[in-house]
Amino acid sequence: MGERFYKIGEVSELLNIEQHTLRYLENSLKLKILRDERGDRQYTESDLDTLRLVLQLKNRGLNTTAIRMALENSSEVDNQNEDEQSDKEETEKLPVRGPVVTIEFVEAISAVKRIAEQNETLVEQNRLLELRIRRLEDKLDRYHRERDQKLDELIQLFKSEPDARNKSWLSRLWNK
Amino acid sequence: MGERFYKIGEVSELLNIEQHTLRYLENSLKLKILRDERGDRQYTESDLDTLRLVLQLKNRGLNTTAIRMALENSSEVDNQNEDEQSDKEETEKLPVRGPVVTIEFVEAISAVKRIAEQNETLVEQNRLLELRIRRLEDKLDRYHRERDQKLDELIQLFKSEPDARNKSWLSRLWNK
DNA sequence: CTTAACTTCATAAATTGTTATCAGGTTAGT
DNA sequence: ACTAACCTGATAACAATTTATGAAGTTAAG
Repeated sequence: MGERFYKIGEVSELLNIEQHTLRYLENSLKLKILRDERGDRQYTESDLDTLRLVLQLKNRGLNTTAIRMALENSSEVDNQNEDEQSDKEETEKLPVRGPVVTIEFVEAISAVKRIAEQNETLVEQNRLLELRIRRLEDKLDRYHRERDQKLDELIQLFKSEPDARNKSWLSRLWNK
Repeated sequence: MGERFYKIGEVSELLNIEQHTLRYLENSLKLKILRDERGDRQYTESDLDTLRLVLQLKNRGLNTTAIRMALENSSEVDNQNEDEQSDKEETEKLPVRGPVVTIEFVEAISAVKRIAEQNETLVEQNRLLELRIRRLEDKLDRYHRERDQKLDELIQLFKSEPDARNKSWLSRLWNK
């Protein structure tokens, strides 16, 4: 309802993380943070929760890869448990341990689909390229023929001219 | 039944990992490897499988923390198939259930990823080829026009100015 | 027109993680 | 007694990840 958005500066203040770190996390964890029309990040409450979780996991020594896996597993739970941020320090409770592979799996499947599409495009593009090359070849041939023809013309013209002095340089012209 | 044990040297040979790396993995992944009365490590087949999986995951860029998490999900690989790993390659032994991380699975996924990368390369290469062809087309066009023009010029000159042609057109031809 | 608050991209610096070496020990088998 | 194969623990060397800084650009507000 009252969807409130936070700008990166605010988030940085609230959570005590540097802005560049927030951007880094966004990349490495592949979080998708909304943007406004100007391109500025808009963090939702949910994003804040996610970030808080991430920070905790980081403190426990998980790194991005691990955190990403953990996030995948806990995200679908979509905790209704509002801020139960009590002080109790659960020392050994990693959040949910589900099928880690699902991310990989899902990613793989969409990758396969993407590849299939790309491949179609590739085949088509290749066909077109092949065509253009063939045309180029033809064109080149034609040009050559035309040019030869013109040169012949020129030669004819020249031959009809008895003046022999020019022979030397002219022959040089079309010998190469 | 015939539980065979491998010593660290053998494992090192088999899997192509240095012994110190094996020990490192044991620590960082908190694997519990049996010991004999003397304290020497005794790797079981199952340990080998685990290690193979670990290696796969490592190759995919997961680090120990992440791998540890992944292992937790796949650890209860409760296959009661004690039978020998005979040579017969049963191709369609479908795992049937359970999101267990298998080596095959990981391999499949990384194959997909590899293909995806290759595909990207192909797309890029196509783009470059397209560019080169376009350049070639342009070049050919330009080249042809210029040459044609010169020849025409030459012919014209030859036809129209039989007297003055000696130097003027020639120099024009070469100097430009 | 300047400032504030963003953006990206690149790169430096600090921190962690991994692999490799070395030293010193134990045990079993020649 | 000597060697082979293992053990531990410390540390060096290198690789990867994470954090910090800087340059250059965009947009909105004063």
